[in-house]
Amino acid sequence: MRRTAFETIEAPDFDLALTLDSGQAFHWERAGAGFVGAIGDRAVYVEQCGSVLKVRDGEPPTLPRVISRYFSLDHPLAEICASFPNDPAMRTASDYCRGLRIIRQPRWECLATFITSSMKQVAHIRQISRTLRRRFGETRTVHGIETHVYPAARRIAELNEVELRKCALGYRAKNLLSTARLISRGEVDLDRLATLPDEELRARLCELPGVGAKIANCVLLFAYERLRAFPIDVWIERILRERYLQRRRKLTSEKLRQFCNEYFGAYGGYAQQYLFHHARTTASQKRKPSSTKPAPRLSRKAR
DNA sequence: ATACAGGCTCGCC
DNA sequence: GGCGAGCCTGTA
Repeated sequence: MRRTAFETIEAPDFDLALTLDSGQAFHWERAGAGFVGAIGDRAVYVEQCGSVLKVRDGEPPTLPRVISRYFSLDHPLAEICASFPNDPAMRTASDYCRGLRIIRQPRWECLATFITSSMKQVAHIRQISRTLRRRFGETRTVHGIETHVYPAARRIAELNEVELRKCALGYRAKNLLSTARLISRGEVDLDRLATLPDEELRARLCELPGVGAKIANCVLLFAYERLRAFPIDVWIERILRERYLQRRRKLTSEKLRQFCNEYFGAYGGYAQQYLFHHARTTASQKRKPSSTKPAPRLSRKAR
């Protein structure tokens, strides 16, 4: 029986590969000319041909609306970019990231993934996500390729710390487990939190084990459509210090937060993602710059 | 080999 | 209420 044909979706101002490689989601795999991954429970194949996406669901019918919503094809990208502050760093990043969109991820999956991301490089975050999915997530097939959905909170909740540590989570295992159990028991309802305003939502997320300001802001941005949320990680902090706040001393995290909120404005999350992705990808090309020291946060224990 | 990652959390001052 | 150290593990 012949496989169903692709559906197509109009996707102007969109760069699929760039978006999937920008460190928002960590499970999409290249498959031929496209990518295979899961959107919630659905296995999906997506391929970009110019301004059109060819898509296919593992269990037809294919639902273009699910896909266009996931990739936020409705975001007014021109308006968003026009809202950015007009400075050299922002212009460079903005040109470099044309077509990069902030995607809408399922809440638990996003929260869990970022809990496992702390102090990790992208390659390793991907690996942890893959291991958790393969061991504990349901299997799906699309485009002749197997993929796995992210395990639900209640599935994680019934594991123990030892099993999770075997997935290379290290100290993050305890945090993921505790948070999964809170959610599984219904003590926290991620969907209900969606009605809260930004500040309150952030505060509630920060109550979860393993969630601080940075991870909470990632979840606000990638799972709650709060496009003003501005996660500050080591990359962004470096950029802010080097390009925006050179001569300021005594930069507390509170002052950084304030500056970002005011300076980058209503679409700060987009600005952050562009700055972040530009810095991260161009830094790995240079490979040498001896002046690019990892910033003054390196006190390690000597042995 | 060894430093260091897209942090959070404590204990100390 | 700011600052530093410890926590795990894979990658460069």
